[in-house]
Amino acid sequence: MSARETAELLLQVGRLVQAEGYDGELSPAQWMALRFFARANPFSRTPSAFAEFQATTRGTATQAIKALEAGGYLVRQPFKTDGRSVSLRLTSKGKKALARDPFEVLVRAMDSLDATERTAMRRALHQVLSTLATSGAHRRFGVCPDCTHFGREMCGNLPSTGPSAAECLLLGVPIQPEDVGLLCVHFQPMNEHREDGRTP
Amino acid sequence: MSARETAELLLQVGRLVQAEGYDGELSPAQWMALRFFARANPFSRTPSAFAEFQATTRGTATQAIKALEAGGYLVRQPFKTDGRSVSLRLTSKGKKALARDPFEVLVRAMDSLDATERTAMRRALHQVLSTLATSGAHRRFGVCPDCTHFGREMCGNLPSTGPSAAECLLLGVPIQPEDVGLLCVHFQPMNEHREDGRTP
DNA sequence: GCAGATAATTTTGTTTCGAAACTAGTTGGA
DNA sequence: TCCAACTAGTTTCGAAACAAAATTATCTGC
Repeated sequence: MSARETAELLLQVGRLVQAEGYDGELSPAQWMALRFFARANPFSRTPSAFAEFQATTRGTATQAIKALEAGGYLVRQPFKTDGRSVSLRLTSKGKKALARDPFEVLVRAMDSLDATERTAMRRALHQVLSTLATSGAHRRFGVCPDCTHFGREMCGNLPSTGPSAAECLLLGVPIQPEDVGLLCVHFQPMNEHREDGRTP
Repeated sequence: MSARETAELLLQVGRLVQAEGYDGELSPAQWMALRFFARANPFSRTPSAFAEFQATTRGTATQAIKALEAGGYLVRQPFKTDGRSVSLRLTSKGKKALARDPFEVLVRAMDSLDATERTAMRRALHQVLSTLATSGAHRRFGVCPDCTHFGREMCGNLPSTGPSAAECLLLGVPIQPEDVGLLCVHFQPMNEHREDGRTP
């Protein structure tokens, strides 16, 4: 009984925030795209990754991106390693627009909670997201420190490397310090296993 | 910093649940309408109330309702007291459909939380909703026990009345026991005041 | 009775969406 | 090398959702 009530509240908050998104210069879907490309790491700044994050189709994702590009909020850059992929990046106009994100009202509302409530909520939401992701065959997005593939080599043997070098064990590439906290498509939560053998 | 992260998780859950709504017999907006009319009290089963709940326009609300009526999920009944208003009610087909609500995955996900986490989350969501409602000029929906206008007369003087009779002090009408836990448009949270003089 | 407010609907044009078809680049065998 | 299967991204299409404005019917206060 309490579960249903809580779930309804959650849905209600989501709906309210989406309605806020209609004010202003961008549409709700476009705001989501702008937020995503601001928060995604270099591997993940692609239309496909955004489509998965958004739980929508690639076609729909392309349209939101096209609109943002036309408005000068995003610029595209082809990948060197794969001619099919493109990387989207926020322009300075895109970054400035984020400051006017209607979603900020939700951030402020979160700020009105005290710290213990907020962390309790964050942990609970994490678990809910995990449950939803497994039941709905969605991919979770997360950051390096929570990821199985994250390798941190302490105090490299060579003096030329810094005090600690981050690396993605899945892709075998180094990770820049500023990217460690960004969202990644290849995220694999620790202490959990995939049952469907989708591991690439 | 933690506030932004938590807010993003909240948004993500909302988006995921909305995407679930595309599977099945009804559209997301229609599911919302069906849920609302199942949970709203007799005063509040109107198109206008649903529009406010949904943070959308009355025109949009009418269209979702029209589709549900055409599908046999809802029936309309004009108010006796006001010829303009109509009351929507779920048919047995509508009630049966609710059991297949894709939103149930969220309820199950909530069930996976333990009781203390869930109540913490419910309280936090309540507060967030209040903050959002005041900042965005939206009306809050709530239930009688939390409402200023709720009057409960203990042990009525007349033996014909039950052990306790509920009443809405705003409208001056009695409230059936089964309606006390349903959502109401006229809800006014206790210990809070409206500053905008919108009290009717 | 009349002016103004309110409940609901209709209409119009825009945006969003999923689905499916399509292009182009990549990968892995034979 | 060649070709089939696959993948990233795009385009197109029709359906739905949406806001905004116009419309109708009803109610309320004066």
